Amino acid sequence: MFTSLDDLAGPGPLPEQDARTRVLECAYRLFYRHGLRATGIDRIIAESGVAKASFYRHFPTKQALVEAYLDLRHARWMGWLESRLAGAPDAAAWLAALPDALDDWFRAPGFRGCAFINGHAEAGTDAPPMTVTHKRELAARIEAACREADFVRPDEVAADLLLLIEGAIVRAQMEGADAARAPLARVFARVLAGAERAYV
Amino acid sequence: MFTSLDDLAGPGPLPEQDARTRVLECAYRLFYRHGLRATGIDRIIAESGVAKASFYRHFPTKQALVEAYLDLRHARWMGWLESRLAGAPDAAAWLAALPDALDDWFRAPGFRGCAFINGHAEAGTDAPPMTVTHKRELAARIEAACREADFVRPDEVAADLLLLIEGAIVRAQMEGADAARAPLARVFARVLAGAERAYV
DNA sequence: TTGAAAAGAGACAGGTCTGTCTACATACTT
DNA sequence: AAGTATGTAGACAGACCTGTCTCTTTTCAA
Repeated sequence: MFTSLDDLAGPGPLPEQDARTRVLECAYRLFYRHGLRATGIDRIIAESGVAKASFYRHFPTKQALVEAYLDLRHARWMGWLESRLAGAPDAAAWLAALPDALDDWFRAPGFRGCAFINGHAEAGTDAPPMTVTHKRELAARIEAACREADFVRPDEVAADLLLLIEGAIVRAQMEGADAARAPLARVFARVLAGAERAYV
Repeated sequence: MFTSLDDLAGPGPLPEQDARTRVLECAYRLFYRHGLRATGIDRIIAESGVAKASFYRHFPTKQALVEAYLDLRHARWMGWLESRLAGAPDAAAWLAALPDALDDWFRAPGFRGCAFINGHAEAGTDAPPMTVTHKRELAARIEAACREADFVRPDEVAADLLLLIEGAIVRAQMEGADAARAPLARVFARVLAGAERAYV
């Protein structure tokens, strides 16, 4: 599955894979690194070593490729998060380990923020729905952990934590991982400590 | 000065002003609404009713116009913040009023996130320095308030609050003002309440 | 072995992008 | 009155953009 930060960055030299995979992996790398608009179809075709007709056979429009990229990114990112936190003994530990996991991500080579925040910022109201869906699924995952940890108001705690995560991503993107680490850890711990738990 | 959210949105129908002003106001509106790359020079020229030669007389490149736009946005945004919070009796009240002020901004018509976050997300490493500078000046302003409020570690509190603000902006941009309001208010208050104060 | 699907190579169209250029009009200043 | 600033109007270049098309080759399964 998609478990390492290398997977998040995508494969390096592409072996002999079918045209669709090569295009998608190339788009995955270029879209994240340079942005959606800044990355032209011609460049993806050139760097993936695929014929133009082959490209348009698999992706009828650039928009379709962008959506496939976001879908893949979502699957890999959520997969990475789950595997990164798989060692947590319970939901409370899972939540408490989130800041360190995010810090790993922020320090990964090529980190350039959240693909969904960036995509939404770039495309605005025309942004693909996945930009929002990704955040909702992350919120749902965190809320499930909060519920499992017997928080009285898991939705509120999850909303608070998601706000912290978004802020940390932006801070890390603009000022580096060091600028995000300590504030995220401090406030995250404070929110978790202040969350009421039902001792059933 | 630039004190209202209308100023943040820019003027409406442009009166008889010089070409440079018309271009800059038009770019201000289009760059924020549609993004930097999505807004072409030709469109700015057409909508500002200016000759192409006049445009290039005042702004030698598009990059120069982008930088002028970010400078203006920075001045207006900081001006709006100061005037919005001018009624606060002291630094502690100034800080406590921040979430409500931001909520006003999130609910303003045409709100589409932070121009500097969006610009940085779009341009990446080639982003104009002002995208980062704006955040540093905001952090410095908040830190000054924290110091004036006699917080023991004003830099840490300011970093925590800035992270919350960034997160709230992103949440409001992607899910609307309602998604950001309660979490921002809750965690903001918690951070302020937990900040040690030196009672000198 | 034959036929279909997939892939490669690349020309082409029509549009948009930034930026330059010419030609002319207006206004202000010295 | 002459010269300089600024303005309008619009053609033009050269690059890049998405997407279509034709023709050939490879692959693979019935």
